[in-house]
Amino acid sequence: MKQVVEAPDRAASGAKKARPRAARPAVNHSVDYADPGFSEAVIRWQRQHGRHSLPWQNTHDAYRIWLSEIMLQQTQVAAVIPYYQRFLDRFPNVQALAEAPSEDVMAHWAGLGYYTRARNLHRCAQRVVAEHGGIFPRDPGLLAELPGIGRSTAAAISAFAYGTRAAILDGNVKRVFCRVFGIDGFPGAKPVEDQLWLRAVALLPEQDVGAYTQGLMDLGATLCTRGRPACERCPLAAQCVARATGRTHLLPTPKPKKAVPEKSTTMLVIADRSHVLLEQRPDSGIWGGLLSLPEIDVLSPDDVDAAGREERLAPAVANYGLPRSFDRLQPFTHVFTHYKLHVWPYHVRLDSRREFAGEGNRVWYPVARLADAPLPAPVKKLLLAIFGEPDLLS
DNA sequence: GATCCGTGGAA
DNA sequence: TTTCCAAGGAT
Repeated sequence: MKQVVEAPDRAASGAKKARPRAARPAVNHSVDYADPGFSEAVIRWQRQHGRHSLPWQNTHDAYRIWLSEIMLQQTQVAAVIPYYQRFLDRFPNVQALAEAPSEDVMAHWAGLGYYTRARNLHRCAQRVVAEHGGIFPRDPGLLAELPGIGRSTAAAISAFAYGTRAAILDGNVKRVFCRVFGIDGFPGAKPVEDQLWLRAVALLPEQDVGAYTQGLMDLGATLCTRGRPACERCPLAAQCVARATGRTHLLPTPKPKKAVPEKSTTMLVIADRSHVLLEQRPDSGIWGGLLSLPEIDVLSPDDVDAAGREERLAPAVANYGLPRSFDRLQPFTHVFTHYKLHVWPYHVRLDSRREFAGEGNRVWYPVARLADAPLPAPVKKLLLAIFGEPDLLS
């Protein structure tokens, strides 16, 4: 790929003396992504090996192309085909669709999902009839003003129906570009997507935009797939950065996982010198069936700071019929696969044990046997830190 | 910019 | 079984 490096002379006028050009580090102020070899390879491959018999191909009817593009948004080809056929049978042109009752439109969409697409489809048909004389505009900018048509869909309609030189950027294209050009970062992220759009525009061929656009989609759908890409058959393999660097399976960068939810709980270490009060946990749920420390509350960690926590703790401790004094132990965080648990342990020291009536799931457990007790790892660690080390007992 | 929208197939 | 994501767009 050709990269044209532009190095505008930004020598400061006045105070700063410009260093010689050759001595200045090279900085890319702009990059030209254009590469005729790329589009040629895609077009040639599409003509030989691409898809040519999909129901919405082999036509320049903008209505049919538009309908297919809307149905194909976030929806796989195989799922669309039967819907597309039935829809066309019932609504053969944009006028028929515009005049149809919305319940009828919705009924023919039912099962395809993303139902605002269907409502926008109907509204769009009515606007095309009312504002464009029943003819879909050629200009992608005008198309994109219609409901349900964004930048990529507008380009696809315009390219397929009218041969307009406009760039698409759908999931297929993102995947192909990220691999061929070795682009890191989640392609849905703004900076990455901006770069991808720049490339998409720069790589457009002068001619045969329809075949080129279809070729990109076909490459992504049939060769450059998410799972096992068929690089041996790919016309871009020779120039593919991901392939050359062995990163095909790592690109495109997956969507970052959303932050794991966080919870917090207050645990009570109620003990005398030889025993600690433990509770049997329910069989289901976290730490099911294990012994653990009694817990006061499970909250969002943002709900309370230490002071607020202790305000709620005091009456709870009194509820146990215990002295209202307690010591804050070192809080810690335990990480599960699906959430983080912030644990706030408090130590309630008793001179002597007392009974808790009617609570069969509670037990006074000998601290000497804690090492072998069926306790969650972080709880066992906490208790051993307290009772296993004389210093902490004081 | 993050979220939501739906269903089906693949890993 | 769960997770991811597929010809995106609207809010």
